[in-house]
Formats: sequence, structure tokens, C-alpha cells
Amino acid sequence: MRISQPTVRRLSVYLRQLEQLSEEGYETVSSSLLAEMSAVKATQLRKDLSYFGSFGVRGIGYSVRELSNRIAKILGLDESWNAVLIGAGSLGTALSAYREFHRHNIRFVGVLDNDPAKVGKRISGIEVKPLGQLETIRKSENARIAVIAVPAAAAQAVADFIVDAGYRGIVNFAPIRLKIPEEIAYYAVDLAMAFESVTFQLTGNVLSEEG
Amino acid sequence: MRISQPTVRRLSVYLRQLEQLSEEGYETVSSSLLAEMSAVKATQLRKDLSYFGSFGVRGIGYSVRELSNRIAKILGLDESWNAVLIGAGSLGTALSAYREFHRHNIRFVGVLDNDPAKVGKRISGIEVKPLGQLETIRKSENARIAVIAVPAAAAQAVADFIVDAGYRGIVNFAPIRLKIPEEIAYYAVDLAMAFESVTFQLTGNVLSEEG
DNA sequence: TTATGTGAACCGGTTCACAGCT
DNA sequence: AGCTGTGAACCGGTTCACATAA
Repeated sequence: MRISQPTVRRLSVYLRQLEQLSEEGYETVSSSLLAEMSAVKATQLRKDLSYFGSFGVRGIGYSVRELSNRIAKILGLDESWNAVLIGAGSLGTALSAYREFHRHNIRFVGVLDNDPAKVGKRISGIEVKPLGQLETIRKSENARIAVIAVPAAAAQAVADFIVDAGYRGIVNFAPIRLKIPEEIAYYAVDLAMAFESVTFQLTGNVLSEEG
Repeated sequence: MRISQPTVRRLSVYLRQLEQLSEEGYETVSSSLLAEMSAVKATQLRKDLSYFGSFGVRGIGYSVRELSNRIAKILGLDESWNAVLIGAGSLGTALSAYREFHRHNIRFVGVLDNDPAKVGKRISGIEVKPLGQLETIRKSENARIAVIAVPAAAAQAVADFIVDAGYRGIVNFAPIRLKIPEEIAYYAVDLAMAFESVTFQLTGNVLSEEG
């Protein structure tokens, strides 16, 4: 099926809330409670889930554990994903140390950088290797995702190299639009955009919807 | 006027492309070229701009410099914004060192952390202070924005403290939904969500629109 | 009675078609 | 003629209303 980006983002949010409910000892949850925690309408939540099946019990609600597993599976988090990180600067270092990824079955199995001063050093326990190792590492470590954390000027060249090396997915943190082939799964995180949204609002403008 | 979140995000993208055009020596640009660079339709771009005025010349296009200035002003980037960073961990350190913010008139004037082991250290040239200094720094440095880069478990308490200290905008990097008063400008960056979008696509799903 | 699941109605953001300037 | 600016048409995502099941 053809799913919208907002729906996928909300699934991530639901999953996060379910994990919290689970920690707090909840065994079941209604669409209205989970929706409120996720800052969406209950019908929105039920519609989102309906694209993938029916996971609840009428009159009762959802099993926290089961729904959590189902959403994790929908997002592909039931299997583990090996990823490499390109760029051993401060952002790359931060990402490699970020615990949240590990919880979601995403593991960094390689860190690469073309700066000779960085090659050979260890970051979060992983030895930094030159960019030329991209394909070798993909094969030896079964890596499928590459994360771009290099300066904007280098990002497109790195992206092309990643695609040539046979990676299937790219997460880009460089503040630049990349040309990536259709068949590669792609997501861009623009950090400056986050600030610009806030300064925009603080300059007297009002956003429609979502606070 | 009431502007949609997608429009604001696109304005950020246009601005980034205009800066690139400017570096490459372009003096004017048509909506179709700028739109193509931004991966949107030309009519979308013109409609986005039309919410704020008419900045082009019919038959010619847009002055790169002028449009750049106008969008920067719309986003509030014509003035400078002082921000504090809460959380001196690896993510906080990376954010404080990120050059892109500085280019857009966003400056970190304080780094705070409640971990006694971190207080007193210097991060990107700024001395780490205890969280209790939030309001003092806001006043002395004229800071308006606070950036949350602490673990999820601590984020809501930090957010409440930020609001009490009189900050007007919050950018949140903790992977948790925060309850924030209506009147505070708010934007959340969810890093795990980026990966989940990619693993979702790699699990055989197709997103509608935008590659 | 309570809460899910879903076709239908609705709405707002996107795209179209063309009027308006240069 | 060329390209912008914009009301109108369109479309897809959200919300509603209610059938369905426990």
C-alpha cells in the first residue's frame, strides 16, 4: 500500500508512547488515550492503524505489548539494521553515541571519514576508516543504511559514492538537497530548519495546526 | 496570516538554494529553476511566496539577493537570536559546534547542565553552568530560545523550567512528546524517526510523494 | 455500553489555468 | 513573448458518523 509521510511519522510517535505506557505497567490502552498522548485525534490514530490491519478489540482497546510489536514490525524494527556513518566530526560523534538508535535495532557498524587526521581514531568504540572502505564494510558487516554527517559541500559526492557502493537507504544530516535515485530510501534531517521554524513563529507568525 | 508548517519548511529550503545560487554568482532566478533545485513545483513556490507579498518581476524572475533577504526576513533571520543549550552531552556538544546555525544569525550564549561533572567545563568556548542559571542567563544575554538536548526522562522537567524562566521558543531533540504552553514557539526534532522512515521504506512500503 | 474499524464528507494544501505586468 | 501572481479546481489526508463487535 501507499502510505503518507505524516502517517509514518505518527507511527513512530505511537510506538514511543506505547513504550512509555509499557514501562508504566499498562497492559491495554484505548485509542483515545494513546491519541491524546501522541497529540492527535483518536480517529486519526485508528485510521492510521487501519491501513495495516485491525489490532484492537472492540469495547476494550489495544494490548500495549501487541500493538507495540505490530507497529515495530510495520516500521521494520523487528529485524536489526546495520548502518555506517560518514563524517567523524562532532555531529557524527554525537550520532554514533546516541542510545535511542540502539533501542530500535539500529546499529552503527562502521564510521568513515576522508580526513587523514581522523582515520584510525576510535569513535564510540568503532575505528574510523577511509571512505574507500564503504563497499567492503557494507559486504562484511551486512550494512544497508548510510548516514551522511559531512559538511554540505561534500555531501553530494558522498551520497553518489554511497549509492555506488550498494547501500539501500540514506539518512542525510547535511543542510543541502541531495539528488538520490528513486529506488534508494531517503530521509533528510535539517537542523537549521528547526530553528527557522521557531524564529518564524517568534516573528509574529502563526502556524496552522500542531503547536 | 496563518501559514502551514510545510510552507515554512519550504521557505527554509528556498533560502538554502538561494544562498547557493548567490555563491555561484547568479543575480536573478526564475521560479521554475529555484523550484527545481528545491524539488517542488514552480506554482508551489510562487504560491508560498504569495502569502507574504510579490517579490518578483514578471517576464524576468527574482533577484537572488533580494528574494534571499525577503525570505530571511520572513523567517525572522534578519535579526539575531540568542539561544541557550540544555544538555552538555555528545548531542549538545555537536549542536553547539554546528556552524550552520551561526550563518543564520542563531548564536549559543549559554550551555547548561545539571551534572556536576560537566559544570565548569568549556564547550565550544562556552562555560557550562548549572540549570539554575537559566533565567539569569536569559536576562543577561537576552536569550529567547532554549534547546533541549537532554535524555528523554529529564526533558519534561527541563521544559517546564525553561518556560518558567521566561523563554519564548523551544527546540527539542529529546525523543519524547512534551507538554508546552500554546504561546511558546515549539519545534521537535526526532532523530530516531528519521531512521524509522528509512527502515519503513526498506521493508517494502512506498511513501506517497517526495522521494 | 464501550470502543474499534471504516466508508463518506470535509477541508486545507497543491496544482491548474490564465490574468496581469514588463 | 516571457514569467509572475492568484482565484478556482482538484486531490489527498483528516474528521465525521455510524456500523460492528465484545
